[in-house]
Amino acid sequence: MTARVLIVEDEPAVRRLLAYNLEAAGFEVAAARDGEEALLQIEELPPDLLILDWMLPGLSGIELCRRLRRRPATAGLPVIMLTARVEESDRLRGLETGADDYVTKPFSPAELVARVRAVLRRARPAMAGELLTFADLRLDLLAHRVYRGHREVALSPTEFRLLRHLMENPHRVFGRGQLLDRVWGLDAEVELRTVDATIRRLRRALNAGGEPDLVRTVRGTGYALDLPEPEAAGFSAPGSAGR
Amino acid sequence: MTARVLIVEDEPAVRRLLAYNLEAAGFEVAAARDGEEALLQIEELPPDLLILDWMLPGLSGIELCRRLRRRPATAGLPVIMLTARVEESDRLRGLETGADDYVTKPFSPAELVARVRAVLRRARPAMAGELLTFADLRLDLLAHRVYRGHREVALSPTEFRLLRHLMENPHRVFGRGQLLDRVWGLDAEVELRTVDATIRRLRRALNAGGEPDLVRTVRGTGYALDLPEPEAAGFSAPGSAGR
DNA sequence: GAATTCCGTGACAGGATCGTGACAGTCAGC
DNA sequence: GCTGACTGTCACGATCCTGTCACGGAATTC
Repeated sequence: MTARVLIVEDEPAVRRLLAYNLEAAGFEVAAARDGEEALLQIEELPPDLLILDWMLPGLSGIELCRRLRRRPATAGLPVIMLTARVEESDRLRGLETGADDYVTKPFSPAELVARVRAVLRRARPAMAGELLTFADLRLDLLAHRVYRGHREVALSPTEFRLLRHLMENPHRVFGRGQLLDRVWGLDAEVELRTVDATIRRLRRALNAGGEPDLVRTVRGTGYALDLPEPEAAGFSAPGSAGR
Repeated sequence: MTARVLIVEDEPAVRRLLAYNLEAAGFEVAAARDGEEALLQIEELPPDLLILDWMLPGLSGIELCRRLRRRPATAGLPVIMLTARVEESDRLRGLETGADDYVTKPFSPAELVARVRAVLRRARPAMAGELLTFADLRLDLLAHRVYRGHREVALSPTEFRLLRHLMENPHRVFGRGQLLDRVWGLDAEVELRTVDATIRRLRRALNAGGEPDLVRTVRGTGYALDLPEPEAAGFSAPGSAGR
């Protein structure tokens, strides 16, 4: 289960930036333009975390936060405040109103995501779950779920362990024997080519939507999780191009 | 397996703050006041991660980072930069010099610890990354990839093993028999001239972009990986002739 | 300069390797 | 006990790899 983040921000540019980065990090994102809209969305489907702009038209961020804290249903909802100033006085006031953390604009996407994770980990340990990512692949260890882009991918236990191992060591090539040891276990008595079959099933599941294949076959050696080569034609000398 | 973190920071207050939080998070912490002291400590007992202040008396943080990157022993050492400014230009310059991440003061302890964990997790597998280089050739053993300059070169298994052997012993000439033993294996029953064919295929793949040939043929003896002789010298260059 | 040895080049056929689909045994849940 | 999912194995075919050969040019020796 991925965590739902609700962004409350009136500037479209900032809203898109936030949404883009949070989605890339594996969160489910919703957005609202002002406090009123936010309240409606929270009532309908409460998010797991709120990112709240300090200055909002109508109901201000700080006021919205205070209201949420008063209602039992939303009192525990984690809130990250977003402000343009670095002034310490604001910082303190923000934390007093019950924000869990504070990000100042301009912010780096990485920092923001790190803070979101940190806050979620504190508030909902189960939700922040260790998240492995590679390209548009996301693997949530705690929730035991895998996503390719926005599509959830259903994997069998063996496929899941195999993908997990590959995602924990991206780019690295593993021989069939190594994979048997590490994914199947040292005492597994299985044919080497069983790995091929499982790789195939994993590929089929991951690429079911027509996405590019992220599993690279290294002939004579093994498999690796890797970015596919962009098919470029016509530049280098022909003849060696194939392969 | 506790990771060792070396803090390089001249302000005692910040140093203590960092040390306190990292120790609380379970890391082994050492500290240095300036670049010189840091270099000494790194030489004595290399840490697993470096937290580096941007501004330092004497050797600046950015300069220290650059120096570390140049030495093979410390080239893979993860570095987190610490700066007072949020300016994007600094940020980019920091990442360009080879910092793995970037934290701006003032920072939250939780964020810092989260970043340290993240960088360590990312860097661990890469630290073992065996990388052979010769001239503009790079061979990544773990990823099982070969690059000539920026172009990736696709090699068959035998070509790959042959190139690997030559890159592990550059400048050295191997006879066909030696190569058969070491690349094909002691029990290979193959014609000597098979080596020629594979050398040829290797050359074609490596020079497909029109680059100079790095495989030197020593008539009557064998092959070696070597820099090509600069063309057209009036006198005979004696040095490399013998051997 | 001629004979000889050595190496580069292209082609080719057999073989190794991998993808693919199918199948049966096992196990858990109903 | 039945059903369905999961998994290990196998056979087949396509592709890629690789060892070998013949030829000709280049270097070396006499």
